[in-house]
Amino acid sequence: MLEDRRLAVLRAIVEDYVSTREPVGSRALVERHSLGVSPATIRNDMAVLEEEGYITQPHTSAGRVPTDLGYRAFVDRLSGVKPLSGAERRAVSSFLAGAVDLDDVMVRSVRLLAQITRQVALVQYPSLVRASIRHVELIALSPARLLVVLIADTGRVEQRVVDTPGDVSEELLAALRSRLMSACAGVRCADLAAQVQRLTEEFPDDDRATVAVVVATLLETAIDREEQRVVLGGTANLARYGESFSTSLEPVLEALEEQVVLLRLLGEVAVAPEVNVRIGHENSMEHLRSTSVVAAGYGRDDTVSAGVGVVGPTHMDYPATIAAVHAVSVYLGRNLENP
Amino acid sequence: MLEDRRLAVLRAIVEDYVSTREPVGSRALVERHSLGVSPATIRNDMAVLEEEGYITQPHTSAGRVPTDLGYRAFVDRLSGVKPLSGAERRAVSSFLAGAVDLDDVMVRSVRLLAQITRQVALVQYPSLVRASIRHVELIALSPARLLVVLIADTGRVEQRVVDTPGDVSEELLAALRSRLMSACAGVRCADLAAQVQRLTEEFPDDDRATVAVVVATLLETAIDREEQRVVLGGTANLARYGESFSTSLEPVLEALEEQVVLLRLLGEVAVAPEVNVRIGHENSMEHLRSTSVVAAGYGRDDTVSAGVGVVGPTHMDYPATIAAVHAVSVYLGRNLENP
DNA sequence: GATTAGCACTCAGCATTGTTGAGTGCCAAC
DNA sequence: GTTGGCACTCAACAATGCTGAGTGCTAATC
Repeated sequence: MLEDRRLAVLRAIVEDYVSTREPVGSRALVERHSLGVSPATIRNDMAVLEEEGYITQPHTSAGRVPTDLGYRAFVDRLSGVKPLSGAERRAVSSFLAGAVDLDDVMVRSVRLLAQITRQVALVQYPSLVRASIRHVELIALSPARLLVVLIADTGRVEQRVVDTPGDVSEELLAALRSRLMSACAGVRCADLAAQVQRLTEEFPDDDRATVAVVVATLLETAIDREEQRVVLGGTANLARYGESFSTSLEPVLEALEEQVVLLRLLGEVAVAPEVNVRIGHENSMEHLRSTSVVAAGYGRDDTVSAGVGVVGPTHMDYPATIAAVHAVSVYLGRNLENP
Repeated sequence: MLEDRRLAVLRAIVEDYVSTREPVGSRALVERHSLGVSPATIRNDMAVLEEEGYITQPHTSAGRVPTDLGYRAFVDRLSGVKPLSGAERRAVSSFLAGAVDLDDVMVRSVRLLAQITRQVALVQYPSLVRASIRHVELIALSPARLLVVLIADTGRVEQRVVDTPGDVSEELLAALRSRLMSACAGVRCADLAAQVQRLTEEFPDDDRATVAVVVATLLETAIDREEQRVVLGGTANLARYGESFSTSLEPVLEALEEQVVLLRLLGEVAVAPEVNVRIGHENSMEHLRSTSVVAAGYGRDDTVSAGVGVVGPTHMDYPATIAAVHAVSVYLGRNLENP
């Protein structure tokens, strides 16, 4: 019970600080929240909380500010979920109504998420690993050059040019095309290797080199490549919070510019369908140590084929952000089910 | 001659201000540049330059700062071209050595340009209008759903899903495919409409609706759509110059996030193969009134099929930036010639 | 007529100083 | 365990004065 009040105080501090961005003092606290005790009592609690590392004073005679640890406790044990507003719910439930293709879905999602959280949003293209192949096509660009097109049932289309060791005849092309189709259609990308590997042997010696190259390219395309993309939006929101990052926002912008970093980030944080939070120093990327990341995986059913999330200041409105990320990830997942 | 010196003074002011970003005074000017006259004389010249609107004082008793008009005069009449450094030249001449596809070329270009100018770089995907068609492919996704793939000789691949009014038989698909290929191969996208329009009539009545839809989609894909893309990079460089924008950088970031705005911007500034400069208020977009844009068109030979440029503070190093944009645009143009 | 030295003037920027008020920690009383 | 009271700290702000960079003007000089 005594413990309870102390946590209530922590919650109140986080909430006040997030909304005002000013260190919060004991008097202000009892005024804004009905805690039923005097400022002096609060001060005692604060002293303990500070001792335990949940809050800190920017300087003597200032109010308290939550530490990363404080936010962590808040997120884990203190915050409820803040339901989306009516307008937001409406926006979320209709944001992919008019989407014409996967690119469009990605762009719309990232905009929506950036808009409702007023932060930087990230959405990753769904991975092919868990997707199935809907179609494989070979197109002759020139006698010794083919375009391999792979269409997944997630709506993703991958293409890749391949130079063949020798010229490819019409017949070979047709044969290869039909064999590939029958071997691949409906197969999950992850299982592709097994299906396709021995295909080479079915062709006469002369053609094997060519077939091998094509198959190799196809596999390479189907396997997750580093080329997996992340779209981001709402960068302008960074400027609004600009000063509130302990460091300048240059390193943050830098990190956001690197696809590789973003992929790693989502790979670490968006591992499960549940929303996951990384606060400040908990982030492994040096440049994002002054930010928090709220992310979730999405995919059909309960699989995770990609991540979605937001990056913002540690003093963000976690309940609202978590709710928004959750909502968008759910809709993205559903979208994959009927592409 | 007297006029000459006044212009020399303007040039010196611009150069000093760009390198120091501090208002420059008469004494500093005679010290850093060998103008051969006394500060008092410079002051007289400055008074005239201010009268004419080329420079201004942030406050009484401060040095002078160039106005947008001053930069304009500098760019038009005073600056030579600053040749790239050895390292930069080497970087430019090899930046697309290992590029595997068009996406790769775009990303590499934008990074390179951002890196050598230390500013925000923009590169637009080459338009299809001036490109020729290398291949058209139709892929059946389901009985009444086709994927139309269009490959241009610029290396660009466009795809689009189309729902057909009725099921498409194997035969129809094959016929349509071969007709399309023979009608389109080698044709410029701009001339496509003429070539393809009457194709519908060559098919039996039953299939015409389907053919018409496919043809329409193909045309739509080939015609420049709003979907033309611009890639940008070096956003983090904005933070470095952050404070030097008269306004905050939030509106700038906002503008940069809008594909539509970027396309319009390049459409206005990158109209010719020559490098073109828009300084401060010369820009038509409200949000970019505090920035300068240096851009050029690129394309095979002397055509312009897309734009490339940088956005930065008005007090940028114009000669260097112009040289960089020029170099990159030339290489991008050459790249289109042998894709 | 253009250039220059000299001089009075202006004013941002900085340091100094004092004041205020928010907020704390501690202690004694409840 | 809670509370009122009190002394203490310190950022933030305002007022003040100083300095130096830089100007514009004028009268002398080339």
